[in-house]
Amino acid sequence: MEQINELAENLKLLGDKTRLTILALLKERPLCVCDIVDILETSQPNASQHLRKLKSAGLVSETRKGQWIYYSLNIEGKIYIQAVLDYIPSLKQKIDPMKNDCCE
Amino acid sequence: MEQINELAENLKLLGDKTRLTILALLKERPLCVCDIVDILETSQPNASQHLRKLKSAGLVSETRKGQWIYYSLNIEGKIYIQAVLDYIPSLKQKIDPMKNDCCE
DNA sequence: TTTATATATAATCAATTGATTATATAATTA
DNA sequence: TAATTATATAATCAATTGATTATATATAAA
Repeated sequence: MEQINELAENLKLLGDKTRLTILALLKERPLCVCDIVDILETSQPNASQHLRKLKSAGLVSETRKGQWIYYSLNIEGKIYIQAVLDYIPSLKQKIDPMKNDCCE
Repeated sequence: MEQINELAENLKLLGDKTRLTILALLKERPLCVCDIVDILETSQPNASQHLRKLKSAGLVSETRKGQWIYYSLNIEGKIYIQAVLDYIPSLKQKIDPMKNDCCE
């Protein structure tokens, strides 16, 4: 039943509005923390803490680019997460307007 | 974003070991509460409360048969839940040994 | 109609969680 | 090097949650 425990842990992570939205955003493209903060209209520590949980579970990975840290989706082999994200309407329109507003 | 909220609520329900196991069991066949209690080796109120949450979310439905109440899976149209349950190895061997042990 | 069985509900409580506030670190720019 | 920007971490706190204990309801059997 170890399989179920691990699955439940991952699903618990998805079962939060903020984190689920972050994953849906990252489905479109990698984003830095300040992008996410702006889009979600939340505080920077709040975004960071949710990202940390997602990272601990291995669902996202990060790359630093100068002073920005970009997070991207890392869900290979987790078909059910893909199925969940496919269920969410694209948030592309939330991202595009910000292009170059924030970083770089 | 109402879509995401509802999805997160459902995923939060799946993000619990006990409830996820109940769903995986019901994937095999409908079960009464006493079946679930025996298989999970938990208390009757605990099973009942989890079943109530699943029922409130519309993920399971119930039918009374005499003094037993059978719960069954009700996830039509929720592809992501099917994907999650497909990810779990079958629990059939947990169910079969109990056949006719408990009810009726 | 009393007793037993199956299930639900309510109350309680400890543990977990999400958000906020404050502070620290790291990279960049002036 | 000082100031600024991006991000992380730590501490705090209210709210939520899962489990337990106790009790209620409903069906069936004696």
